[in-house]
Amino acid sequence: MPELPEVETVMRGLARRLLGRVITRAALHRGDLRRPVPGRLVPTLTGGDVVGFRRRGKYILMRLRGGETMLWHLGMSGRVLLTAPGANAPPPAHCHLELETAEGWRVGFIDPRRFGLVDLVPTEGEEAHPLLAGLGPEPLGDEFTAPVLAASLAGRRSPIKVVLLDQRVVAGLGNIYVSEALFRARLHPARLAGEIPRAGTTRLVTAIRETLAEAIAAGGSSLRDYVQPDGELGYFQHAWRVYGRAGAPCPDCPGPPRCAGVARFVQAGRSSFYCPRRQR
DNA sequence: ATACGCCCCTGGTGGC
DNA sequence: TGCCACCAGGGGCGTA
Repeated sequence: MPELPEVETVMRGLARRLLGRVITRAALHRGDLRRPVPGRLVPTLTGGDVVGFRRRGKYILMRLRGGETMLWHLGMSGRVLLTAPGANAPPPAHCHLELETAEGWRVGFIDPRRFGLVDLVPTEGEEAHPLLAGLGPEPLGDEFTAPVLAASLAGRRSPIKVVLLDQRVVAGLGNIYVSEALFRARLHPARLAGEIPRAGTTRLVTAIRETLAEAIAAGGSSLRDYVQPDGELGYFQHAWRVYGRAGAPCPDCPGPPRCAGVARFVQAGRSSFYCPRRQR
Protein backbone atom coordinates (compact mmCIF):
# COMPACT_ATOMS: atom_id res chain seq x y z
CA MET A 1 0.00 0.00 0.00
CA PRO A 2 2.09 2.80 1.13
CA GLU A 3 4.72 3.98 -1.28
CA LEU A 4 7.46 6.46 -0.56
CA PRO A 5 5.25 9.52 0.00
CA GLU A 6 2.96 7.67 2.40
CA VAL A 7 5.89 6.17 4.26
CA GLU A 8 7.51 9.59 4.52
CA THR A 9 4.25 11.02 5.88
CA VAL A 10 3.92 8.23 8.41
CA MET A 11 7.51 8.71 9.51
CA ARG A 12 6.93 12.42 10.08
CA GLY A 13 3.85 11.63 12.13
CA LEU A 14 5.78 9.18 14.23
CA ALA A 15 8.60 11.62 14.73
CA ARG A 16 6.20 14.30 15.91
CA ARG A 17 5.11 12.18 18.87
CA LEU A 18 8.10 9.92 19.49
CA LEU A 19 11.27 11.83 18.70
CA GLY A 20 13.04 12.76 21.90
CA ARG A 21 10.49 10.81 23.96
CA VAL A 22 10.76 7.75 26.13
CA ILE A 23 8.72 4.65 25.39
CA THR A 24 7.30 3.60 28.73
CA ARG A 25 5.27 0.65 27.48
CA ALA A 26 5.42 -1.69 24.52
CA ALA A 27 2.88 -4.42 23.86
CA LEU A 28 2.92 -7.05 21.15
CA HIS A 29 -0.63 -8.14 20.37
CA ARG A 30 0.25 -10.49 17.57
CA GLY A 31 3.65 -11.10 16.08
CA ASP A 32 2.77 -13.02 12.94
CA LEU A 33 3.73 -10.44 10.37
CA ARG A 34 5.58 -11.19 7.15
CA ARG A 35 8.46 -12.29 9.28
CA PRO A 36 8.04 -13.05 12.97
CA VAL A 37 8.50 -10.09 15.29
CA PRO A 38 11.80 -10.66 17.11
CA GLY A 39 11.34 -11.69 20.72
CA ARG A 40 13.66 -9.00 21.97
CA LEU A 41 11.68 -6.19 20.33
CA VAL A 42 9.38 -5.48 23.27
CA PRO A 43 12.12 -5.53 25.94
CA THR A 44 14.32 -3.38 23.70
CA LEU A 45 11.59 -0.82 23.14
CA THR A 46 10.42 -0.68 26.74
CA GLY A 47 12.15 2.24 28.40
CA GLY A 48 13.74 3.09 25.07
CA ASP A 49 14.76 6.60 24.24
CA VAL A 50 13.86 7.60 20.67
CA VAL A 51 16.70 9.65 19.26
CA GLY A 52 16.21 9.65 15.50
CA PHE A 53 14.08 8.85 12.48
CA ARG A 54 14.95 8.33 8.89
CA ARG A 55 13.43 6.69 5.86
CA ARG A 56 15.09 4.41 3.33
CA GLY A 57 12.87 3.49 0.38
CA LYS A 58 9.66 2.25 1.95
CA TYR A 59 11.30 1.47 5.27
CA ILE A 60 11.12 3.61 8.39
CA LEU A 61 14.11 3.49 10.71
CA MET A 62 13.59 4.50 14.33
CA ARG A 63 16.80 4.87 16.28
CA LEU A 64 16.99 4.26 19.99
CA ARG A 65 19.61 5.47 22.39
CA GLY A 66 21.82 2.54 23.12
CA GLY A 67 22.52 1.60 19.54
CA GLU A 68 19.45 -0.23 18.28
CA THR A 69 17.32 0.74 15.31
CA MET A 70 13.78 -0.46 14.80
CA LEU A 71 12.88 -1.13 11.19
CA TRP A 72 9.28 -0.76 10.02
CA HIS A 73 7.76 -1.76 6.72
CA LEU A 74 4.07 -1.13 6.18
CA GLY A 75 3.54 -3.72 3.47
CA MET A 76 0.32 -3.28 1.54
CA SER A 77 -2.14 -2.46 4.29
CA GLY A 78 -0.01 -1.29 7.22
CA ARG A 79 -0.74 1.97 8.97
CA VAL A 80 0.16 3.81 12.11
CA LEU A 81 -2.44 5.16 14.49
CA LEU A 82 -1.62 7.84 17.05
CA THR A 83 -3.91 8.19 20.03
CA ALA A 84 -3.84 11.24 22.27
CA PRO A 85 -3.31 10.93 26.01
CA GLY A 86 -6.50 10.21 27.90
CA ALA A 87 -8.41 8.66 25.03
CA ASN A 88 -9.57 5.33 26.34
CA ALA A 89 -10.20 3.46 23.12
CA PRO A 90 -9.15 -0.18 22.96
CA PRO A 91 -6.62 -1.12 20.29
CA PRO A 92 -8.35 -1.50 16.94
CA ALA A 93 -8.57 -4.77 15.08
CA HIS A 94 -5.32 -5.97 13.54
CA CYS A 95 -3.22 -3.89 15.91
CA HIS A 96 0.00 -5.84 16.08
CA LEU A 97 2.18 -3.60 18.17
CA GLU A 98 1.43 -0.77 20.53
CA LEU A 99 3.80 1.73 22.11
CA GLU A 100 3.14 4.37 24.71
CA THR A 101 5.22 7.39 25.62
CA ALA A 102 5.73 8.96 29.00
CA GLU A 103 3.31 11.70 27.89
CA GLY A 104 0.60 9.11 27.30
CA TRP A 105 0.58 9.14 23.51
CA ARG A 106 -0.14 5.72 22.08
CA VAL A 107 1.26 4.48 18.79
CA GLY A 108 -0.38 1.50 17.16
CA PHE A 109 0.88 -0.47 14.19
CA ILE A 110 -2.13 -1.88 12.36
CA ASP A 111 -1.79 -4.26 9.44
CA PRO A 112 -4.75 -6.44 8.39
CA ARG A 113 -3.01 -8.22 5.52
CA ARG A 114 0.17 -8.77 7.51
CA PHE A 115 2.54 -8.07 4.64
CA GLY A 116 4.35 -5.55 6.83
CA LEU A 117 7.19 -6.26 9.19
CA VAL A 118 9.22 -4.86 12.04
CA ASP A 119 12.77 -5.78 12.97
CA LEU A 120 15.73 -4.67 15.02
CA VAL A 121 19.16 -3.89 13.67
CA PRO A 122 22.25 -2.35 15.25
CA THR A 123 22.24 1.37 14.42
CA GLU A 124 25.86 1.19 13.46
CA GLY A 125 25.75 -0.43 10.06
CA GLU A 126 21.95 -0.38 9.88
CA GLU A 127 22.23 0.02 6.11
CA ALA A 128 23.71 -3.46 5.98
CA HIS A 129 20.44 -5.03 7.11
CA PRO A 130 19.54 -7.62 4.47
CA LEU A 131 16.34 -5.78 3.61
CA LEU A 132 18.15 -2.49 3.08
CA ALA A 133 21.46 -3.57 1.63
CA GLY A 134 20.21 -4.08 -1.91
CA LEU A 135 18.06 -0.98 -2.22
CA GLY A 136 18.72 1.38 -5.08
CA PRO A 137 19.24 5.13 -4.74
CA GLU A 138 16.79 7.38 -2.96
CA PRO A 139 14.77 9.03 -5.73
CA LEU A 140 14.75 12.39 -3.93
CA GLY A 141 18.44 12.28 -3.15
CA ASP A 142 21.38 13.70 -5.06
CA GLU A 143 22.56 10.24 -6.04
CA PHE A 144 19.53 9.62 -8.25
CA THR A 145 20.52 11.12 -11.58
CA ALA A 146 19.84 10.44 -15.25
CA PRO A 147 23.22 8.74 -15.77
CA VAL A 148 22.67 6.54 -12.73
CA LEU A 149 19.20 5.52 -13.88
CA ALA A 150 20.41 5.02 -17.44
CA ALA A 151 23.10 2.65 -16.17
CA SER A 152 20.48 0.61 -14.31
CA LEU A 153 18.22 0.41 -17.35
CA ALA A 154 20.93 -0.46 -19.83
CA GLY A 155 20.47 -3.86 -21.38
CA ARG A 156 17.29 -4.65 -19.52
CA ARG A 157 14.67 -6.30 -21.67
CA SER A 158 11.79 -5.81 -19.24
CA PRO A 159 9.10 -3.15 -19.51
CA ILE A 160 10.08 0.10 -17.86
CA LYS A 161 7.03 -0.11 -15.59
CA VAL A 162 8.21 -3.42 -14.17
CA VAL A 163 11.81 -2.29 -13.82
CA LEU A 164 10.83 0.83 -11.87
CA LEU A 165 8.98 -1.34 -9.37
CA ASP A 166 12.27 -3.14 -8.68
CA GLN A 167 13.51 -1.56 -5.47
CA ARG A 168 17.11 -2.29 -6.48
CA VAL A 169 16.79 0.18 -9.35
CA VAL A 170 15.27 3.01 -7.32
CA ALA A 171 13.94 2.75 -3.79
CA GLY A 172 10.41 3.71 -2.90
CA LEU A 173 8.29 3.66 -6.04
CA GLY A 174 5.15 1.53 -6.11
CA ASN A 175 2.30 0.90 -8.47
CA ILE A 176 0.67 4.31 -8.18
CA TYR A 177 3.68 6.57 -8.53
CA VAL A 178 5.26 4.54 -11.31
CA SER A 179 2.17 5.06 -13.45
CA GLU A 180 2.08 8.74 -12.56
CA ALA A 181 5.77 9.30 -13.25
CA LEU A 182 5.67 7.47 -16.59
CA PHE A 183 2.73 9.61 -17.64
CA ARG A 184 4.61 12.78 -16.80
CA ALA A 185 7.68 11.52 -18.64
CA ARG A 186 5.50 10.58 -21.65
CA LEU A 187 6.91 7.05 -21.63
CA HIS A 188 4.72 4.04 -22.39
CA PRO A 189 4.82 1.54 -19.50
CA ALA A 190 5.55 -1.30 -21.92
CA ARG A 191 8.64 0.34 -23.39
CA LEU A 192 11.64 -1.89 -22.88
CA ALA A 193 13.79 -0.31 -20.22
CA GLY A 194 17.03 -0.78 -22.14
CA GLU A 195 15.67 0.96 -25.21
CA ILE A 196 14.76 4.27 -23.67
CA PRO A 197 16.90 7.06 -25.09
CA ARG A 198 18.84 9.42 -22.93
CA ALA A 199 16.28 12.20 -23.19
CA GLY A 200 13.60 9.84 -21.93
CA THR A 201 15.70 8.82 -18.95
CA THR A 202 16.28 12.45 -18.11
CA ARG A 203 12.55 13.20 -18.28
CA LEU A 204 11.88 10.15 -16.14
CA VAL A 205 14.21 11.24 -13.35
CA THR A 206 12.57 14.65 -13.26
CA ALA A 207 9.08 13.14 -13.38
CA ILE A 208 9.79 10.73 -10.54
CA ARG A 209 11.22 13.44 -8.34
CA GLU A 210 8.41 15.88 -9.02
CA THR A 211 5.67 13.31 -8.56
CA LEU A 212 7.03 12.12 -5.24
CA ALA A 213 7.73 15.61 -3.94
CA GLU A 214 4.23 16.79 -4.78
CA ALA A 215 2.73 13.72 -3.17
CA ILE A 216 4.68 14.25 0.03
CA ALA A 217 3.56 17.85 0.11
CA ALA A 218 -0.02 16.60 -0.13
CA GLY A 219 0.41 14.17 2.74
CA GLY A 220 0.40 11.16 0.43
CA SER A 221 -2.56 9.48 -1.21
CA SER A 222 -5.45 8.27 0.92
CA LEU A 223 -7.50 5.38 -0.33
CA ARG A 224 -8.96 2.42 1.44
CA ASP A 225 -7.11 2.16 4.72
CA TYR A 226 -4.33 4.67 4.47
CA VAL A 227 -4.51 7.77 6.64
CA GLN A 228 -1.79 9.82 8.18
CA PRO A 229 -0.95 8.80 11.74
CA ASP A 230 -3.00 11.62 13.23
CA GLY A 231 -6.04 10.57 11.20
CA GLU A 232 -5.72 13.30 8.61
CA LEU A 233 -6.31 12.25 5.03
CA GLY A 234 -3.65 12.72 2.44
CA TYR A 235 -5.08 14.28 -0.67
CA PHE A 236 -2.69 13.44 -3.49
CA GLN A 237 -5.21 10.91 -4.85
CA HIS A 238 -7.10 13.90 -6.24
CA ALA A 239 -4.00 14.79 -8.22
CA TRP A 240 -3.66 11.41 -9.91
CA ARG A 241 -3.60 11.91 -13.65
CA VAL A 242 -3.86 8.28 -14.78
CA TYR A 243 -3.74 5.87 -11.84
CA GLY A 244 -7.15 4.33 -11.23
CA ARG A 245 -8.70 6.44 -13.98
CA ALA A 246 -9.23 3.92 -16.76
CA GLY A 247 -11.70 5.30 -19.27
CA ALA A 248 -11.47 8.85 -17.99
CA PRO A 249 -10.27 11.61 -20.32
CA CYS A 250 -6.53 12.26 -20.09
CA PRO A 251 -5.84 15.54 -18.38
CA ASP A 252 -3.60 16.79 -21.19
CA CYS A 253 -5.45 15.46 -24.24
CA PRO A 254 -8.08 17.01 -26.50
CA GLY A 255 -10.42 14.04 -26.07
CA PRO A 256 -11.98 11.76 -28.69
CA PRO A 257 -11.37 11.00 -31.43
CA ARG A 258 -7.72 11.99 -31.00
CA CYS A 259 -7.42 10.31 -27.60
CA ALA A 260 -9.72 7.65 -26.25
CA GLY A 261 -8.72 8.39 -22.68
CA VAL A 262 -6.75 6.66 -19.96
CA ALA A 263 -6.13 2.98 -20.67
CA ARG A 264 -5.43 0.13 -18.28
CA PHE A 265 -3.60 -3.13 -18.82
CA VAL A 266 -1.81 -5.67 -16.64
CA GLN A 267 1.95 -6.06 -16.36
CA ALA A 268 3.58 -8.60 -14.07
CA GLY A 269 0.21 -9.05 -12.43
CA ARG A 270 -0.35 -5.40 -11.60
CA SER A 271 -2.47 -2.75 -13.23
CA SER A 272 -0.79 -0.13 -15.35
CA PHE A 273 -2.50 3.08 -16.42
CA TYR A 274 -1.38 5.30 -19.25
CA CYS A 275 -2.39 7.66 -22.00
CA PRO A 276 -2.14 5.90 -25.37
CA ARG A 277 -1.65 9.17 -27.19
CA ARG A 278 1.01 10.93 -25.17
CA GLN A 279 3.02 7.98 -23.88
CA ARG A 280 5.31 6.26 -26.35
C1' DA B 1 21.76 -13.09 -14.22
C1' DT B 2 17.07 -12.23 -15.44
C1' DA B 3 12.04 -12.66 -15.71
C1' DC B 4 7.75 -14.42 -14.75
C1' DG B 5 4.12 -16.68 -12.18
C1' DC B 6 2.59 -17.66 -7.84
C1' DC B 7 2.12 -17.05 -3.00
C1' DC B 8 1.55 -14.77 1.37
C1' DC B 9 -3.29 -12.38 3.88
C1' DT B 10 -7.64 -9.76 4.73
C1' DG B 11 -11.23 -6.72 3.31
C1' DG B 12 -14.01 -3.94 0.15
C1' DT B 13 -16.73 -3.71 -3.93
C1' DG B 14 -19.60 -4.74 -7.71
C1' DG B 15 -22.28 -8.09 -10.29
C1' DC B 16 -25.63 -11.60 -10.40
C1' DT C 1 -29.93 -9.73 1.09
C1' DG C 2 -26.34 -13.20 -0.04
C1' DC C 3 -22.68 -15.11 -2.24
C1' DC C 4 -18.69 -14.94 -5.07
C1' DA C 5 -15.22 -13.43 -8.02
C1' DC C 6 -12.11 -10.02 -8.41
C1' DC C 7 -9.22 -6.39 -6.99
C1' DA C 8 -5.96 -3.87 -3.85
C1' DG C 9 -0.53 0.80 -2.40
C1' DG C 10 3.91 -4.83 -0.62
C1' DG C 11 7.78 -8.25 -1.48
C1' DG C 12 9.93 -12.98 -1.77
C1' DC C 13 10.56 -17.38 -3.71
C1' DG C 14 10.88 -21.02 -7.01
C1' DT C 15 11.17 -22.13 -11.62
C1' DA C 16 12.50 -21.56 -16.49
